[in-house]
Amino acid sequence: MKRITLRELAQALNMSISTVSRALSDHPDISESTKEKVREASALYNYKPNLRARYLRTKSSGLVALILPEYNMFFIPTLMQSISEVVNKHNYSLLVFQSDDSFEKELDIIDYCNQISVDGILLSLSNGFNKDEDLKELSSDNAPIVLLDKVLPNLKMSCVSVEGDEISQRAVSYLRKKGHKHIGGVFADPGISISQNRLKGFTEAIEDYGDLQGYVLSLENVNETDRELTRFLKEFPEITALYVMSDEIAMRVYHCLNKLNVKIPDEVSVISISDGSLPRLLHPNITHFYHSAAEIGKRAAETLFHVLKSKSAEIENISIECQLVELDSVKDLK
Amino acid sequence: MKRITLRELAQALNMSISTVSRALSDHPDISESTKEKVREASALYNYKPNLRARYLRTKSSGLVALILPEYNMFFIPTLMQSISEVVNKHNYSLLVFQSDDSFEKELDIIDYCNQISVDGILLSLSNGFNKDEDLKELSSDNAPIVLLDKVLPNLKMSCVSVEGDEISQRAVSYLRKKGHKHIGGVFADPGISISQNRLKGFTEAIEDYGDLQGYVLSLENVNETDRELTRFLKEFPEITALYVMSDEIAMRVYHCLNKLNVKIPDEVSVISISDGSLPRLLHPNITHFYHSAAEIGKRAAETLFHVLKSKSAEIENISIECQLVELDSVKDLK
DNA sequence: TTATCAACCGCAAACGATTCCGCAAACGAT
DNA sequence: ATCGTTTGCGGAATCGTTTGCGGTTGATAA
Repeated sequence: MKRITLRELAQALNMSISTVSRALSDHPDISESTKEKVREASALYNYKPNLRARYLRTKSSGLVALILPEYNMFFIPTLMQSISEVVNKHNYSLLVFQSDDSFEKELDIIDYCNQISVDGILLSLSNGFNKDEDLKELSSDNAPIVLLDKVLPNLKMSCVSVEGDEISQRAVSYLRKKGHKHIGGVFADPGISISQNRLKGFTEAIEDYGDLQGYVLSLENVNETDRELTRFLKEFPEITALYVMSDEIAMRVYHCLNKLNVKIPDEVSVISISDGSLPRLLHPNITHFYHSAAEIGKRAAETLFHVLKSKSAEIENISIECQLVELDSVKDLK
Repeated sequence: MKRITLRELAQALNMSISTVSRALSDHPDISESTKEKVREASALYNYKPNLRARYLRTKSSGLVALILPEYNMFFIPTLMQSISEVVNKHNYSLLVFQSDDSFEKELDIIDYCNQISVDGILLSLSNGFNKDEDLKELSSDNAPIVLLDKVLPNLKMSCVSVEGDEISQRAVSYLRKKGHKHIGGVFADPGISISQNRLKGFTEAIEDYGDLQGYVLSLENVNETDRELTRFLKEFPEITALYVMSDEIAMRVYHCLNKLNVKIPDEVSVISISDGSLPRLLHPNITHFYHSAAEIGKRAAETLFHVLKSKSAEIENISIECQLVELDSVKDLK
């Protein structure tokens, strides 16, 4: 059926455009009888307002952008799912962009977002990001930005992420309680702040306890996990437990251990950080610290809408807590 | 920096709005010297056209919507990645929506998309979908729709998907060549057309050969793979090979076999259909028919832009071919 | 009767761009 | 000198809404 405009609807009703407009938005100036007529005709002709035109008047585009470094399989789908729900609930639409982990591209995208006048931006920072000034400048006088997942807390923006270095400490503490003394930590690219944090927490925890021995494997490229981990385990055969900082790596660690025919958890225990799906898909199920991607997305989106609705420029810094989920990949040595 | 409008820019330049507009769009009516001045000022004041306003005149919103039943981890990220690239290359932006596999919601979303006047829609059909009429009606006089992945070819729309039942035949043929006589097929919800196709191809292939024995496991809910498959294998211990129709299921099949301590491929061989990442992440690496999610996304998006640019209403029906990738999960019994 | 005041509705100006016309100056040709 | 044509630019309508403001009714009070 052809879309009808407000003007045409008004003509059909023999009323003025403004009356029809007000009737549809339930304005008190309009009598109930008129409203009823308008509503009827509107339904009859299947009138739907042109939202783009409305946005031109009201200065609100109804668009929220999500900018991601990349689309990875473990985290992003759940994240998007939850963000999408919140965004649609508020009658906004979700735009997605990928920065390919390039800072330049990130700035371009943000600029473009402002050009198409999005109302708000959800941003997961690229690895290449460093110059805070640029971003701060961009945010002024433009669409508000909320950082999520990959954040830099010293920026003057709201951000939502999982808890930082404490989680590594909790992992080390847990493994120690289970009797593990020689613990390997497997981390992603040390260029990313999240790797840095978790690595830092790990080494600090090891040192604090005094009776532990820590070993660090930093993977510049996760695709080389197989080779690097094989070398690592050969070099340090005394390792009885691995602390793995992400699903992406955990998947590859399992692959490697299976290939090497190393029994989990009998020969090597594994503990990871995950949003919960992968640990139950691999055998044996991985004991992990559960952090909900859905929760991060939801909170970030809600924070953004809080800003959009209330116009409050108050900066929130939300940290999502992790929760230990004990499954089958850690052996009790005691 | 504050955003400036065309009017303000024109005032600053002491020219008319129309001149400035034309100069920026390189209209032949405008002299080179004027154009130069306008470009300079435009750069100086950082003028960016308001795309919403432009839309109202030109009727092109620069928005393309992608409607998905759900965000699954194996297929969607790659799909989105490729779609996103094509869309951005054309200077459009990508909106995403999820239909939660509900037909009602799907229609609502399509309607909403037309309301916010997207220029085109990429649609992966929900399972619940059946009434072709409704969709056909919707497509008339509105944004063009291209179906992808989950398609219904009899609809009067362009669609892009992986090849249908032939792939099951190729799989059966391959397993037979390797000496397997008792072959189990593991399929998802028979309500989905893609499951139906692959199941149909499978049973037909088995029958055609005559010397094979086929066994079918249809999973209403993939989360019950563990229980169902355990029962299945106990019931038919003669099965030497499993044909698995998706990554989602393959992952769970591996989990189950590992749990049952069944050796792959020595005791049971596995062949699957996949876009290639999972098979290399599980051990032993899964022999599979490679179908590129990226390819599907790319072709679908390109098809859509073909329609958008050329206004040709010609219907294309693109089928992506699969390619056998022999890895380590199928044993040669001969 | 007339002033007052709701209640109800329409006019017209935005929003920020594009684009159809028309108009003046310049120019070459007759 | 006159006429047509090109060149370069401005005026104003337009896209489909929202909304401030003013105007018309009819009822009520003075």
